[in-house]
Amino acid sequence: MKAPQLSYTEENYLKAIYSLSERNESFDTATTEIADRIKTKPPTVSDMLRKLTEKKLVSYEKYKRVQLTKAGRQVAILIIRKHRLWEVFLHDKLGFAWDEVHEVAEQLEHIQSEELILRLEKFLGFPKYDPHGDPIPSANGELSQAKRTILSEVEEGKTCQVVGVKDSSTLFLQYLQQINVGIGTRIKVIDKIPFDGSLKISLRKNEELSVSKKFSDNVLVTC
Amino acid sequence: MKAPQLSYTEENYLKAIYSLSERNESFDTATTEIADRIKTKPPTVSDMLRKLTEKKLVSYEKYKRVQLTKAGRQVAILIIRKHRLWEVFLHDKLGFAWDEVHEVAEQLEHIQSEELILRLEKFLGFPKYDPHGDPIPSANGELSQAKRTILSEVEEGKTCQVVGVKDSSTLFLQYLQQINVGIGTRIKVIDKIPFDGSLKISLRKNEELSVSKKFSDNVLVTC
DNA sequence: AATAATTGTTAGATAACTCTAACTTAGGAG
DNA sequence: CTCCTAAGTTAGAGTTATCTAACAATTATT
Repeated sequence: MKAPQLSYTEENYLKAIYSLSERNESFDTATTEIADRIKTKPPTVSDMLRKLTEKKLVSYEKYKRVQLTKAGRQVAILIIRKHRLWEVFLHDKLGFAWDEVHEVAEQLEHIQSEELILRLEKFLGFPKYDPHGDPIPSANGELSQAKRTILSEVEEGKTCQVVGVKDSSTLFLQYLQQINVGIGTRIKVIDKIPFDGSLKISLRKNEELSVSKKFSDNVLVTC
Repeated sequence: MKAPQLSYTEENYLKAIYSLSERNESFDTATTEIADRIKTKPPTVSDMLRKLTEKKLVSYEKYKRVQLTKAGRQVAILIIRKHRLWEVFLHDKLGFAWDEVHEVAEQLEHIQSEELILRLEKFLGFPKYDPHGDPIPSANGELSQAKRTILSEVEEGKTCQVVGVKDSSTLFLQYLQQINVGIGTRIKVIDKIPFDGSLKISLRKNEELSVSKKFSDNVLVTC
């Protein structure tokens, strides 16, 4: 099942609709939101939505909100896959800082060659996350995992689950064992102390404790 | 001195004009040649030539042949630089065969980011030649070296100069020393024996000798 | 040198993507 | 429940890159 070769522009619309749709439960988005994201004007979006509807990539009725169809979502996810793999390349191999990679990846994501992406993925060692912690979809368009961040970036009141560590020194791992934190442990962030960046967290049943910024910077979690 | 951001298409025309112009002493080319190369029709080329003339990238008069201006040549060379660096990446790092790299590099060469290319070049170890033996221009647009090939691909009657070896085993290097062939040695190909691919060559003053296919496959030359 | 053949250009049209200005619809405030 | 505002759409036009068909210039041939 070959995708029928979309234009650079169409790809960008699908990607934008995808990310905007992810933000609410009904998985839809509004015309002006898309216009803002793509940096165009609403009429341009209207036109494109008509076109994408004809191609069965979005489901859409005039004056209503847009949703991706299954096919449209598949396309969007594959573009995101390419984008994130290129980000890993730019960061890991070329040494770009994580906040410098986006703009260039935005261009690279439109290069057409399945073979290229498969080989790039292999070359990078089949990474699961990009430099921002966002998960990389698989070649068949599966995107299971949630975004991964460091504990120190979780908002107050939210609960997350430990998926790994950044620092894998013996000292740190021993400390984790001591306070009984491992892969899968659920952590709720009770309070953030702005002064030193330390956190008050709760593990399981009301077991409250305080951890330093250094600690929370090195624990990888999923929300 | 920033180049004023050319379109994907304009870049392709400049590159085409560059390669076609390299093939004769007057460094110019004809409209239909460009049309064939770009896979468009002559009228399209005429239009584009008018546009590129206005931008001072080509010098051109109606019904005459086209030449690149200094600025145009500079742009073309920088695109070729990008193209060849990407080819090295695809071949050396991703393991594409040397005849598979062109198509994808054709897309990658239009990615806009000087920083990207500088870092890519460094990552690749500042290569001097692409997988086809074509020289890679430097960041300031200098393209000194000539194409490099293996001795076995030099045509009968032509003279070339040794620039390196592919095989650097002691045995091979000893053999080279014995027959007094080193960097800079001029070799004229007198005859090619189709049966086993061996060559009759002459070094300096009429010193004729015969070398095997294995030998000539491992000597890198410039014509 | 005159003319035929080749090569190149203009004219007019089309497709993709964009815009501004004017109009329409949907949904919330009174 | 009406009416207004915000959101969305049509209409009409511009840009870039392309085409075919018709015309013009150059070059090659006799």
